[in-house]
Amino acid sequence: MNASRKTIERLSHYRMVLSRLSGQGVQNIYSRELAALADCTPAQVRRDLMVTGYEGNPKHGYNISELKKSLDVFFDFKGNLVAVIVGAGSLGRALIAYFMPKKTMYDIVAAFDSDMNKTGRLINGTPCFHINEMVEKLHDLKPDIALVTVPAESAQEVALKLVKSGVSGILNFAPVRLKVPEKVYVENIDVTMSLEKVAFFSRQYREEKNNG
Amino acid sequence: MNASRKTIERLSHYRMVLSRLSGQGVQNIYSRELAALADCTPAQVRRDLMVTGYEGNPKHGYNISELKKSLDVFFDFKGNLVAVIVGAGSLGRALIAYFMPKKTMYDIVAAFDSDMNKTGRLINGTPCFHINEMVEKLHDLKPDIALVTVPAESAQEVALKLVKSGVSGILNFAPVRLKVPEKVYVENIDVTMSLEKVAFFSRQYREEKNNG
DNA sequence: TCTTAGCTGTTAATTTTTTCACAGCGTGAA
DNA sequence: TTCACGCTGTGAAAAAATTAACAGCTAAGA
Ligand SMILES: NC(=O)c1ccc[n+]([C@@H]2O[C@H](COP(=O)([O-])OP(=O)(O)OC[C@H]3O[C@@H](n4cnc5c(N)ncnc54)[C@H](O)[C@@H]3O)[C@@H](O)[C@H]2O)c1
Ligand SMILES: NC(=O)c1ccc[n+]([C@@H]2O[C@H](COP(=O)([O-])OP(=O)(O)OC[C@H]3O[C@@H](n4cnc5c(N)ncnc54)[C@H](O)[C@@H]3O)[C@@H](O)[C@H]2O)c1
Repeated sequence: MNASRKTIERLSHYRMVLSRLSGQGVQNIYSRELAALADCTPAQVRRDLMVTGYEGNPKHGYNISELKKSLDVFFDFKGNLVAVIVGAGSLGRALIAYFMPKKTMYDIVAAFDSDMNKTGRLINGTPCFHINEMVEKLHDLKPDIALVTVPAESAQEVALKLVKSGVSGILNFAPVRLKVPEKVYVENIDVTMSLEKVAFFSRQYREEKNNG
Repeated sequence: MNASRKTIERLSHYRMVLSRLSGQGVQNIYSRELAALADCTPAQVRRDLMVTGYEGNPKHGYNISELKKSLDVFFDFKGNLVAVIVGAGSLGRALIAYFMPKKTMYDIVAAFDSDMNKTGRLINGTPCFHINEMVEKLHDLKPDIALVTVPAESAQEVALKLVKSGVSGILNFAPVRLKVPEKVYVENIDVTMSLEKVAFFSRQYREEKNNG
């Protein structure tokens, strides 16, 4: 199964789009329609969907609920996925709040922080423990993945502890690249970097427009 | 100037790494050291830096403060960049708080929301106005870029208003792909998508490890 | 001064990703 | 039944990104 990261990103987005359409009662969709919604090309949609094994119908395109089911299987979406979050600061709390009502997919079962004011209580319904208890708690919780929302200078040590406790996937919001053993997957979300990209390309576009 | 998106991402990250090192008193760095910190290859570092025009020294590598200065010029970093944010929910407020102290680069000068409880006051020191006032305010503020943190179903209409008011760069956190005219740059940060990617690849890694 | 080790800048090769292009199919109309 | 339309699935081509390779340089030491 050789699906590239880009393909996985798009498949995930197709799934979100399909959920939305499904809720609206739409039943079928053509690759070009899905491409328009996902901001890519029809060929790309068809090629991406190849890896899921689901095949559409030349007359009606893809059956939305079937395709969604097939994507669920592909993402091995059986109910929910156990996650924890480290760092209950402003971003951490926003994420807890965001994923809390979505009982369907991702369950953030615990938060960890080093600040005594944040620990020993519920944060948006999720229990927050002290970082020193983390190794022990993770032993019981056995989370699949962890979200890291601590300051940059603490992210590496936190990642190390997580990996030692058996976590094999990390979504890291701190603007550092974590050093982890092979076979641990780290995905970075670096807001400042993205902002800088917007600044750079929007300026370039503006200049192109002005100069011709 | 043909710098790809990937290159711009990495350059932005190099800049952050260099700032950190600079603060620690490090003066020079080799491509392989920078590569280790930025999690890429030495060849990639050298190639990326080509577009900035800055040249290193074969004996001492790159002078950190000179290189940083050169990256600042490349990103056209003169003081700061004017930004606004639409949607003062939990994510929006976290972002305002995050960028507020960083007076150096990005200035979020105003927030907009449709919820009367959030408007007409300061949020983390940033004035929050009602969405209906946005077009008028943007006329005065003339922001370069906008952050969009409204629910998915409102993001498209918000984007349209922003573009009409002259915004040419958008950092969008809502899980929809915005339809904007050519020459408006949109960058998406889709947390759910990233989480799904982590879930997928970490599982794949685990399985590879178990099966041999 | 000359030599040398080890770096950079850059071209060329390779790999990855995207796009093209079209055979083949299912459907509905004649 | 036969035909034609317009879609999908996919091999092949093209484009983009990464990696390798190495000439050339720089400073330190003999
Ligand atoms: N807030 C944002 O919008 C935003 C945006 C982009 C990036 N980030 C990044 O996300 C991370 C968190 O940002 P934030 O704004 O939430 O910061 P914050 O200071 O509000 O929260 C950080 C939290 O981590 C806790 N912490 C610190 N060291 C810890 C440790 N060793 N173990 C456990 N917990 C520890 C702190 O007690 C605090 O609660 C930072 O790396 C930041 O760069 C945040
Ligand atoms: N909170 C998170 O951690 C998180 C994570 C991933 C993605 N997101 C995305 O970010 C967006 C915001 O998330 P949130 O958790 O902050 O939601 P939220 O409900 O807390 O905040 C949304 C805010 O937007 C305002 N709003 C709604 N419609 C508006 C309109 N038409 N014009 C102006 N303001 C309007 C609301 O009043 C509210 O204050 C959503 O699209 C969400 O999917 C959030």
